[in-house]
Amino acid sequence: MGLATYRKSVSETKHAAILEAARANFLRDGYSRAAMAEIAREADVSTATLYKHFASKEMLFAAVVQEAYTGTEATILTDTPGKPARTVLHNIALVYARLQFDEQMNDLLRVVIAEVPSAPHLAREVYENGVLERYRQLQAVLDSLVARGELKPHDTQVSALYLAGMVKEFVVWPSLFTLDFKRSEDMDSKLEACIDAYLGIYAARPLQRDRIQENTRGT
Amino acid sequence: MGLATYRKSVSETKHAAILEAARANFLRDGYSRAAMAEIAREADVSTATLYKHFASKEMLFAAVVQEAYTGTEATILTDTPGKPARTVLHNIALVYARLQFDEQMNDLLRVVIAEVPSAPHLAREVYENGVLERYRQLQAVLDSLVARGELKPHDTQVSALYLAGMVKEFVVWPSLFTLDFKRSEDMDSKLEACIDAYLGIYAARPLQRDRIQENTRGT
Amino acid sequence: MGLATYRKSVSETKHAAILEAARANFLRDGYSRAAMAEIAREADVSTATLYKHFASKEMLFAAVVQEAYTGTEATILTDTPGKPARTVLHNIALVYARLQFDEQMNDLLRVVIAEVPSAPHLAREVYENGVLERYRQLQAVLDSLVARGELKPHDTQVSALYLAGMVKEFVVWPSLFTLDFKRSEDMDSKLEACIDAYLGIYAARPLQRDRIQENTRGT
Amino acid sequence: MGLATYRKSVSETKHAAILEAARANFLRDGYSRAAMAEIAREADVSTATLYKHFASKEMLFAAVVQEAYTGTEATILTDTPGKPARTVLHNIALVYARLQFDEQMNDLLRVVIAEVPSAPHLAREVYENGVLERYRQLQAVLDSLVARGELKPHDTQVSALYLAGMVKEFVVWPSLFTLDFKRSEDMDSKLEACIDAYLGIYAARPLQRDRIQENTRGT
DNA sequence: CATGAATGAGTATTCATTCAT
DNA sequence: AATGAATGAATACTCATTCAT
Repeated sequence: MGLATYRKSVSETKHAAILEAARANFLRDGYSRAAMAEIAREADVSTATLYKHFASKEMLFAAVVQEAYTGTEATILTDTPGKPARTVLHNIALVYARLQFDEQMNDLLRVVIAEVPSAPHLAREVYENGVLERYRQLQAVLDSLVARGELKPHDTQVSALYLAGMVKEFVVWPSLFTLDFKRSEDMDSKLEACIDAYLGIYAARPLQRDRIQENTRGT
Repeated sequence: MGLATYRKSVSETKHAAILEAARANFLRDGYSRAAMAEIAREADVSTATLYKHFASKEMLFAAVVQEAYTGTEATILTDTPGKPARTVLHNIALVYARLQFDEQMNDLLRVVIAEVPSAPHLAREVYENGVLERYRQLQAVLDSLVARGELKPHDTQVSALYLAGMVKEFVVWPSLFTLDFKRSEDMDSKLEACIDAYLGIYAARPLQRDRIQENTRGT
Repeated sequence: MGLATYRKSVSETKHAAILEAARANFLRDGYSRAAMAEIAREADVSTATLYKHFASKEMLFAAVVQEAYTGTEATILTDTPGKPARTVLHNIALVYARLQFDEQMNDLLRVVIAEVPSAPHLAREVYENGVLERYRQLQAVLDSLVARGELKPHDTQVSALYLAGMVKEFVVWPSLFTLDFKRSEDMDSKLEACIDAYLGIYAARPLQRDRIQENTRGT
Repeated sequence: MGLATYRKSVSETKHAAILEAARANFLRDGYSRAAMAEIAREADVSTATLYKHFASKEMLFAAVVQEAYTGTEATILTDTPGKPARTVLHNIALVYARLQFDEQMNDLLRVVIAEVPSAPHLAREVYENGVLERYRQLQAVLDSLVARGELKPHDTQVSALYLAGMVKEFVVWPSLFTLDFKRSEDMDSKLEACIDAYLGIYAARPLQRDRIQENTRGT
């Protein structure tokens, strides 16, 4: 038994190493240009071993994508009872930005989008379980804020999209077009401005005028 | 002379046929999977002729992208003096939607994004001359609306991004993840709702309450 | 008639231009890497015109080679009655060196040698009409020198080869291995030493001892 | 271990097979006309395997050339103490002739010379490590003969070139222009005549007159 | 007669995947 | 179970030569 468990742990270690190397390669070079031999080399296994763990390049890519969205399905964007809407939404935006930048979700998105013609099912899955899931979580937060009287009652499903759209404009969109696009210095203030704009429509109580003013002439 | 013009017209015909075939192939299969031989076959020319017209696959792709954005640089999104902000912005959204869907700009964007790792310069160019240009045009419209007293004075550079972000959420984003994503039936009403939300913040005169209500329970 | 002669002269001009461009290309790049299109471009004619003048690449190459050896078949290496053997042979060596270096015969030789596998007949022709012809001329000079009593009676056919072999060692051999091998500063003294060595065997009167000594510790 | 050694031996076998096929192809067709696919086919491996062993056509060619000159760098031309100069030099000439003809060095030289425009470094290497090395070995033999009193003291560096030049005239030069030039029947007597001519200048004791006479009327 | 656009056969090189040990 | 050598199909690109005008 000891031998069996040892083998199993070795196998799991290799499995993880392959996934990690694959992720790095796919994100860096894109699907087509990433090479199985190189992934095997970086994972320090033979190509045959790689194929023992993942039956094809396509399945390896799917596994990389799955892994990125696994554990992420768990609720990430949550309300913080007692805090004002502005604070809650700001925190959520920061969590989202961290996810996209630091966890390289933007790069992953790019590669998934790139493979839509050849792997439409995968893209659909990412969209359903990644993108839409995030919308649902945001909507739940907004519903909670409405319930707490922080926001006016309204169609939160739509307004979640509005907020998401505005935030993505700064957090996701430029990343898709620029390799290694970094979180800029004034990202925070931009996100705050987004949220203030959003609250301009949906806040139960009007924001102080000066808040809006102060964000009026940014870049 | 007759000979020269004849040749020129034949050459231009082939040039166009190649570009068209290339565009179709790149959009359908993505850059890597598109094959020069297949493009030549579809354009009904030999590979050698193809290479006489475009020196490399990369340059052919660049030409396809350029063509898509040439003539498009010309101002497309414009103010319509005398019309209310709501009408103007709605029209603009429709023009934008037509561009993205009917002119297959969404598919083009997807392929360009896919090639960011291998052709960052091209993506940058598209971003600068395509995406940002559209922003500038929108901002000009907003400035005009402000000047006409339709919108409150505000930072139109930022608010253009907000509006663009909200609209993209319906027009661009799902398209990136879905091959042949079609303009849905209720696209128009969704766009109207976006604009109303935008006007909820920046309109000089508050919208009638019922307008906002009527868009409150769409999907 | 005036038109006919005009046309003829134009045609001859183009013929010459093609030959010149071809020569430059073949010598610079070798046969395989030289491109017909490039040759046509450099000769300022169309490829079709080029093919009107020379039916194939191979025949163009043959023409280039022929031209190089035409007019050269005419006696170049000659005796100068009244001059001592040493002077005559030295002059001959200089003529030969000029031919090989300045007329780029070395480069031509290299290309011809390169094409022995694909154009053995051409190489044979060059060997017969170029190399051997030079031997015959040299032998004639040696015979003349024997007749004048400058050299001992001996088998000049063989001794011509000896002298040629020694001279080539400095004039031809390094050129074959080095692109743009230039005539070195001390080429003259080396050639003189060769001739003195030759005369050491075949001179009717022994050379002064000091002559041989002075060349004893060169490079 | 068994596996590793097995693989190694298989790999080395293929490596050798590829080298042999490559050598045959390059010598037969020249560098440009030789085709990697054909080499692979003759070596009974796939093109991919060929590329696993040699990263490019250029490197494969370099390897073929290297192999021809490896082991050859070891001293081949040596003095034989106690033997007269004539015998020693004659033996050396025979060794050299065998090398050039039977080991196909002449064909190799031709291909290397052909590639001077495109691979000057390789030609230079062959010249330095092949041609010049042979000169150095010959000079060492001559020095030894001088030391033994067989030859007059003189500049052996120069006289080595003279001897080499004379011998090449029979052994190398015609080979460059003729595919499959065979060692002729009377090669031996021609080489002997060369050496006698050489000894006519540098021998410590004059050769018997009749020796020179007997070689006077060859072709 | 001159043109230059068009061709098709050919070449080096790559890579996902398999298999003998 | 793990290896890494081997594969074969695919692909971008080139070039001598021809042909309609």
